Amino acid sequence: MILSQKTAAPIQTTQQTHEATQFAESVVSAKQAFMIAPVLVPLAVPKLYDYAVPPHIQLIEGAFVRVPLGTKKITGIVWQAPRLWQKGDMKQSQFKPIEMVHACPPLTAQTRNFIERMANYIMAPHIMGPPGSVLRLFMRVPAAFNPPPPLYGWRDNGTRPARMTQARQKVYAALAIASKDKDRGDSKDRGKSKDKDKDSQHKDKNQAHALSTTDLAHAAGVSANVVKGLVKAGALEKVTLANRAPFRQPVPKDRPFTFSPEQQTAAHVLCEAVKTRSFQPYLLDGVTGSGKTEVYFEAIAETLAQGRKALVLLPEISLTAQFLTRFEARFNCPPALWHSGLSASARRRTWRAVAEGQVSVLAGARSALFLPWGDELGLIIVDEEHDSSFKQEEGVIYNARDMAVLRAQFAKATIILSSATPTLETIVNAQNKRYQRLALPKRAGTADLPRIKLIDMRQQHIDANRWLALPIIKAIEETLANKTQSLLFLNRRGYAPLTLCRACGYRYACPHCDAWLVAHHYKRALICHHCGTLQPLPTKCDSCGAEDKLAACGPGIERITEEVTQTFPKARLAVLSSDLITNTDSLRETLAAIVAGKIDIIIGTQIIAKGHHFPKLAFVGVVDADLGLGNGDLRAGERVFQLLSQVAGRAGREKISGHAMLQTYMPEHPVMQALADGAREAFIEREKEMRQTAGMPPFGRLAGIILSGPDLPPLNKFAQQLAAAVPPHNDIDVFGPAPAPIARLRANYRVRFLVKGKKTAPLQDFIKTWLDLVFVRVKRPSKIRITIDIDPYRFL
DNA sequence: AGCACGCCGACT
DNA sequence: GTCGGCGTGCTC
Repeated sequence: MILSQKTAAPIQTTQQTHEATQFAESVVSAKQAFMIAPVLVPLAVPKLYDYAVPPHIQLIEGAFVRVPLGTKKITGIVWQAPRLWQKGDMKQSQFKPIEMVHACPPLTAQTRNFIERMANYIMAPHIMGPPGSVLRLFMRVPAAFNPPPPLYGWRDNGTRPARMTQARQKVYAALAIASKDKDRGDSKDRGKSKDKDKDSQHKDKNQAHALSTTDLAHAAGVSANVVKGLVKAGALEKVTLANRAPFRQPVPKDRPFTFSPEQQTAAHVLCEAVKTRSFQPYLLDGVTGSGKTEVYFEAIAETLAQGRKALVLLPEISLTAQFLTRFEARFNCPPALWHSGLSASARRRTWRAVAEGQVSVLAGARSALFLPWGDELGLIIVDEEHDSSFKQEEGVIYNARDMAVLRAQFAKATIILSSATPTLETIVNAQNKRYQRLALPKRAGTADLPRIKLIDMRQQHIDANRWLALPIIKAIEETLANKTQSLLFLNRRGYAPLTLCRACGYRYACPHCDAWLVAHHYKRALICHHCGTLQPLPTKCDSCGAEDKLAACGPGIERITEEVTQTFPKARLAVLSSDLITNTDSLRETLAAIVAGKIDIIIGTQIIAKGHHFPKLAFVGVVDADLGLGNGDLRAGERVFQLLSQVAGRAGREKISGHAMLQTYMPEHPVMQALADGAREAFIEREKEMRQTAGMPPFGRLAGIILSGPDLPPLNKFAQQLAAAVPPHNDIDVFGPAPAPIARLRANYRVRFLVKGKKTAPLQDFIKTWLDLVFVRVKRPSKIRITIDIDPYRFL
């Protein structure tokens, strides 16, 4: 809704300039109508704040405005239509004026509605108040409204540094090549593109070409420091470059291969859905290696043909070079990216480009959902839909997969949830026809799914401090003889999960959390995997002082590596664990070495489970398949099934047939049976029945109320007060208080309630009523925090 | 979320 | 006597 449409041109200075409209002295004369605008600031404040609208300024809803707040200035959003001041409002002098309107397209109604709905759903912040804390997710790029920083380049003006090195020579060589290319380019497409080389340094054809620090370092194959060193030595000339190149637009080209009939059908259905320009949810359910990615690329191509935008959400870890290569093979250039590793300037550029509608395809982690998309968002893909990293567990708690569905609803967009092991929620949604299911039951190409065999560890005799059973060792020997690869998977970082003193029984625990410290030999430290607390590896017991009595209990990935080195001294190993990977380059090199067959045995944690394609991998061994099954969590079985299916699915791509072995102490467990038999459907049906009987999600609803604070007695007291005030409800039960999954985390004790309701029960309203009731009578102790987790993912 | 205001302990 | 600890409450 646009305010005063007749009189005002909405402020949309997008392409124009970055000069914002300023209102230096914004005191409103008494004669003029006094307009006030409700503004939402991206903070967890309790309400909207009204600001005076300086005269002659027309604001439209959704505009980004700079406003004074307390002693600070902050950018917020005009959340409701500005209105005339009336009796009953605060005194006119109490309103602070809007300082300026940013030259940025406003947040569309669609996005604002999404923010409100999401805030209501997740009950942010905590219980009440406007959706400022959700808006904050959208405005995490503080520099977004600054003018783009000037881009400097360096050119060779003939001077040379006093000291010339090989690396420095490479820099000059790169500049020479760039200048030569440039000249050729200029003559070739002269007159073709007008906006291309407006910058002055290309006027003179013989002028040397300039490159930015990053580009130059990259072109020369040296580090940026070499370039900086030359600059410091005064041996390069500084020039201002024209604005950075705009985002490249993906253009579909011919698919380099043909689709299977199933792929063909799925792609066709998805493209037709995109054409409807309405909310269309799909489950793309295909086994590992079935070509799901290529199928949803077709939907992206159709979205582009429709002139709309596409967003691909991936678990951060899956945003690999392999994904980008495949994307480029289909669309000629990489998609825009959004992930935690982006530099501040890349973040700013991408945010602005999305806001201005210049990004047509973006791939990113869950936070990409909170980019300022306009109304052209036509397709959202949630790849690896089951992945737990879509669930944000801290701060503003939400499930990005569910919020993506919500957003697609507002955007009238097609949404594709893609997975080889979909969650039960999604499967049930497909069975209920809320989502349409598209199945890809076969692998693309010739490879079959790997056979999975269980190794009953109760029957195995393994030496103390050894963890690999004989069948796994045999299987590795075989792959070594066949010149194929093996992968050992253990989802546990470090050397050993527990260190204990054999003299006095002392166990090393985290001082801040309710957890053992994990021994890391590579980092030479005991580390808490929950809060990161780190202390040096002890040589004698901290409790009794005994020396040489400390025992490492249980295996971590480092310990398995040690065993493999001893067992297969000649094999070439690659160890992939998040704490051994220091930079993306070394990871890329390792992955390349694996693909090139320079590695015999891969040893890895969770990070190898997805996104990477190992064509020579023939065997997968899982060291501790039971890990995660013992804790009684609602979704434990489902999660273990998903993880191990993914891991086993790494084996036997392309021409090599693969097999996998799982070391387990409970081979009769339904999860293990389902994995061994490849009986996913039966397993799902069983899980479904159990959840249905228990009234658990997706057949019922859950919410967690977590209280946390530094001292236990006041926490318990407050929990009792909450418990006493639970209002009765026919369809809702409240359980607790009970210690939260990690009863002490980062020096805070945690207690939790579980709210369980029927599928149709109004959980949020109930919780609000309940907490309001409590706060009428007692004040919340200031040190105690209340967090509400709607649809909790893990708990016990 | 910041930030200022305000009320109790060890310092030049 | 003051500097500064962080508990409390407000931001149009």
